[in-house]
Amino acid sequence: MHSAEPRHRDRRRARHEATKQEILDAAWAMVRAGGLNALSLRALAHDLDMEPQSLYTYFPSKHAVYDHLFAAGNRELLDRFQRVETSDDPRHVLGQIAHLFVSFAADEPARYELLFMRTVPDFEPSPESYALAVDVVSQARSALAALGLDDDADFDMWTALVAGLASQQLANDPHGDRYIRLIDDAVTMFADHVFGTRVPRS
Amino acid sequence: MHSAEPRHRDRRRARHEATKQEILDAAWAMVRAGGLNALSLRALAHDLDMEPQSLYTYFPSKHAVYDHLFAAGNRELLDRFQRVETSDDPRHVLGQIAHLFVSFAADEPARYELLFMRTVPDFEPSPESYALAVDVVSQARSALAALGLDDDADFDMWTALVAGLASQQLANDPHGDRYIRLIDDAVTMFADHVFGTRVPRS
DNA sequence: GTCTATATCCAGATAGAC
DNA sequence: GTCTATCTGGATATAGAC
Repeated sequence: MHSAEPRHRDRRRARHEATKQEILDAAWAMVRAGGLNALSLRALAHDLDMEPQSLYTYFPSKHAVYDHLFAAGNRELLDRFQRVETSDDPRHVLGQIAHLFVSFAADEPARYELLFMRTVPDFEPSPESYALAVDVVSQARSALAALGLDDDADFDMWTALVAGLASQQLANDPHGDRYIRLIDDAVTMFADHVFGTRVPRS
Repeated sequence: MHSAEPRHRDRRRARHEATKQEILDAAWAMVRAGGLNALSLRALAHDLDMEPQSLYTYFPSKHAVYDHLFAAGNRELLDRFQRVETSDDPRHVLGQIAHLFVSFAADEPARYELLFMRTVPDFEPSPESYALAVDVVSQARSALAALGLDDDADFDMWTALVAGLASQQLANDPHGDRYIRLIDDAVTMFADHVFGTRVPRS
């Protein structure tokens, strides 16, 4: 497809993409350090030893930067989803999913905020990026369906439970594991509820 | 206590407090309309037909305004907590608490954001306001303890579940009741888990 | 592709006259 | 208690030289 292009074009393109990635890396570092709303093109340029205006060669707007972060976050999450091991024990699968999700949130709170809360004023993902977010939900939905949970209410309950653990972990114990430790118990609670009790407590 | 004060001082003080309240009302309206981070002193002054600088007669800083909103939100929540009816049925009490909490969130998302998420950069509540927030948690904790749930892990699981329903409601269906409808089922799930199953499903 | 220069607008906050 | 005037600094974005 690009074979007709002169070689120096390819090189320039590669350089362009490399710089773009450097900018995105610096952007991740910035939101990691100061929260999602701490992203500023001025500061970003300063970190990269360039003038703020030069960033516009790579991204047409600040929202475009957010959009790339949003897309990358969703791709990472999709990737982790595909590494879930299949198992005959539904509880084992649920446990993996919950762990993966809460870890994803705890690893990088800003990323979780970007993907699942609406905390950046006026930011709307582009259609392409949004499609990735839809994919994530589809993956989760079919993972539960594979366990026999194809009811919408069950799915919503599951996401609420897992999102609750994640958001409480971020809000109340960002550097600890207070809510992460509850995951297995939460899975038991949910599984008992939707599949029927196995081992009643007390 | 103030009986030695001249009457016009009282009147001036009352006028001062009234204006302060007008400012806070306008601030609520602003965050309600545009989100928590949409609060701006300039815009606030404009809405009240005054110059931005005049606001400093009433509040020493923007964070001080946030602090008053934070305190008022917690007072409102405490107030609702005290209206929970006692009952012999723990599930009934849990249901009331969950409803009250998720409704509190759904009624004014910005208020929920201010109280329970950390979305205003650099904002820390004052000690007096923070004490109110601590009161809220205490109230919730003792409400559960009164039902026999005095385990920290049970409390954390409960708050995660309720916070999850609230945050999903705000994020995915802000004007509907998709997650509010799950509350009773969530209470059943939780109660079955901590008290032992009553009526197993399937 | 990067720069200088600039446009435009916004923010929170302070000093001091009235 | 409210105003005018001002400070200081931030932001995103565009035009055009090199």
